Amino acid sequence: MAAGGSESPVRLAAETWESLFRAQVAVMRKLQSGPAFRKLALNEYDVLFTLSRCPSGWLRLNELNDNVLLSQSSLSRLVERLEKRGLVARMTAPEDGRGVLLKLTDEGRELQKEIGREHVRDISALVGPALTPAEQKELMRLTDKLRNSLGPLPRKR
Amino acid sequence: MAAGGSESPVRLAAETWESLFRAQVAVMRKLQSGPAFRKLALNEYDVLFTLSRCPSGWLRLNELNDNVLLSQSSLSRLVERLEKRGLVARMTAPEDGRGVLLKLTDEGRELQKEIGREHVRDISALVGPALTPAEQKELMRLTDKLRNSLGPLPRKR
DNA sequence: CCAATTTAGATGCATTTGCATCTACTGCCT
DNA sequence: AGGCAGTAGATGCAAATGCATCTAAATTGG
Repeated sequence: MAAGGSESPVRLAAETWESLFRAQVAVMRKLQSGPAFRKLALNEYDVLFTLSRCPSGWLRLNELNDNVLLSQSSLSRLVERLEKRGLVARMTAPEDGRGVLLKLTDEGRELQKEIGREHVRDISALVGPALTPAEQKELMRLTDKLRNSLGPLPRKR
Repeated sequence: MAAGGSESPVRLAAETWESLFRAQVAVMRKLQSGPAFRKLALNEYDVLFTLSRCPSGWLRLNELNDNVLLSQSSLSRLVERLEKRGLVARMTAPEDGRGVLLKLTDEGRELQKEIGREHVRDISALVGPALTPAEQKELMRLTDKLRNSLGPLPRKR
């Protein structure tokens, strides 16, 4: 993604991002080759996962969009598909007639848990042998810090 | 992508991956909102970038596919588009009649450099303020280590 | 040396994605 | 209240993607 040496701050940042990005691609490649992605694409699972983590159970389409690397329209249609498959339910937001609230159906929650278990297994089989627990904690700390420093995400138009 | 606590090795790995993945999504979101992606999509730029880094200048389609999160057929068509736009040139591999070798055209190299400069600026503006140089180096070390520990990538069918 | 298997890429076709636009609702400002 | 700008999602349509399959070239085994 960036350039070649390793001296200036600009270069360092670019190489850091490049490395992060490539690692993400490599891990994702491995994950996608497993059977867990047979039933649900990444983004679809990601929506179920995010909903499963939501305390109130209901989440605005809007906020969902912040988590996912998808345009607003694509997310709209993705959710439409999930609804058609009976995995999520929707409801117009009570305080805002424009908004849509989503939650998992029982079936959706079940599927999320099932796939989630597979993913956790796969991930741990990939990351576990690669980095010590201390290294994993440090990596998590750094990526959390990076994400938190970015501030609010730009809404995709 | 994973679960919630923070004790078992399996959980730690899952949470680490989740954090890495979310950071990647967040940074990518920011990058994509910039003007640099107006001319070329991520995967398209990535191909030009990878070619620009290739010592011999020529690269097998095959090997390109390892770098990119795309199916073989999608990459095939992506390259076709790049060729049509005059950004890359192709040639049948001299030692293997099935293979295809690619290289940047002058125009392709020019465009890669131009977009590359923008990206490096954008990235440095995002990552630079978020992490100290030492943290960036450590992050790079960890993501490199992770990627190198994964072994050869599974070919996408 | 030839048939059978494997590998690299290309292609048909259905699905997914994104951009631009449209509609409906909110909130503000006078 | 009434109009006006801004926001949340939906939709038409073209482009990109993935899966299955196909072709051609290389490799293997007899």
